[in-house]
Amino acid sequence: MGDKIPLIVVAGPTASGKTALAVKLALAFQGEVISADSMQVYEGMEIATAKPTQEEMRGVPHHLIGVVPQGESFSLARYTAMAHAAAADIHTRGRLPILCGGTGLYMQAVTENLTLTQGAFSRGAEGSWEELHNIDPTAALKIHPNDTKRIARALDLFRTTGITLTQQNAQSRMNPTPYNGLMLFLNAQLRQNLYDRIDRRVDQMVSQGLIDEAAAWRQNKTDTAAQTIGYKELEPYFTGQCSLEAALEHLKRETRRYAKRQLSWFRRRAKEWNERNPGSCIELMIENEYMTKQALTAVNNHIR
RNA sequence: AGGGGCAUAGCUCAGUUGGUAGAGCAGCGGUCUCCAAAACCGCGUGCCGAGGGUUCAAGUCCUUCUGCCCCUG
Repeated sequence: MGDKIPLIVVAGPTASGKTALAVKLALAFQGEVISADSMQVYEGMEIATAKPTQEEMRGVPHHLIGVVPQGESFSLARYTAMAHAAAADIHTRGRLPILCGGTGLYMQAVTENLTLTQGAFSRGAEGSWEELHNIDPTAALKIHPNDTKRIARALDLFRTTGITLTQQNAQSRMNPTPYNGLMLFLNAQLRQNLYDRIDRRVDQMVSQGLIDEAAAWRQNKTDTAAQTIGYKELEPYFTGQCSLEAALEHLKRETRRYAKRQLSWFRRRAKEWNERNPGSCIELMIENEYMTKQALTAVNNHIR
């Protein structure tokens, strides 16, 4: 595949076993893991974000975990810059970069090499759908009038840089991807099997000290951690509005819903990858006992 | 044991003077180009506890049964 950098992408919903698989692949092919997780990039929140432990990493170098102080403004642009740098570095040292995570947007921006407009943008932007429709009708028609977050972002982009979202999106695809990617999509044959894993994972987090971690966070709240699944769900428990059991049930439910959204994203990406380049995405079922073997074979064929 | 009440979606409940049911939550599907573990969109999934009766027509009225709940003993 020419001079492109081989890149293994391990994608899947929470609790699907991405971390373990990525480590096995790294050990087998002398790889290093680049985390593609919007919450693990931050410092702290070890238990809630299920950051891999030293033991789980088994000596495999992991990049982009805990590298940004909470409270510091982060962005997709910053993430992709760091990820590209990490991948290039790993490749230069003769090792195999493995992009592993659950944040679909981050993974897509990296693998498709989206070029994002640099520069600061205000966070508290506001504006109406009509206003956006006036300056960028194409973008407006693709954004639901209720989606205030995206409307504000599009307007802010125009106000601060003078270019519309539509122009920005077109420009973002100017540079072809430097990667020759193979995506391994972890999915479940039966949704319930994934949900069972999630339930177990949450219980495990609790025994690892999730409650204490959440309690500590309450002393020094950050916006970043406020949106992490794991802390906000325990708030009613801390304020005495519900039992711990009820709060944990809520936490499990929110985690399941999150996993569903992730699956929605990855299913679409998997389809796109295979339409563009047949065989570039392999769906692995977590129930399959030969899953790891399938992954090893696929990677071996890919980098050969 | 006697009196009263409630049984409708997975859960909590609505349902007008009788016209074969609807909300929230859950669930499912989807969108996604800069805090994304976020934000947003779409979909009702039902032998209305069981049987009998009245009626052109019963979730709605009558009756029996079953199961919960409350009151009095």
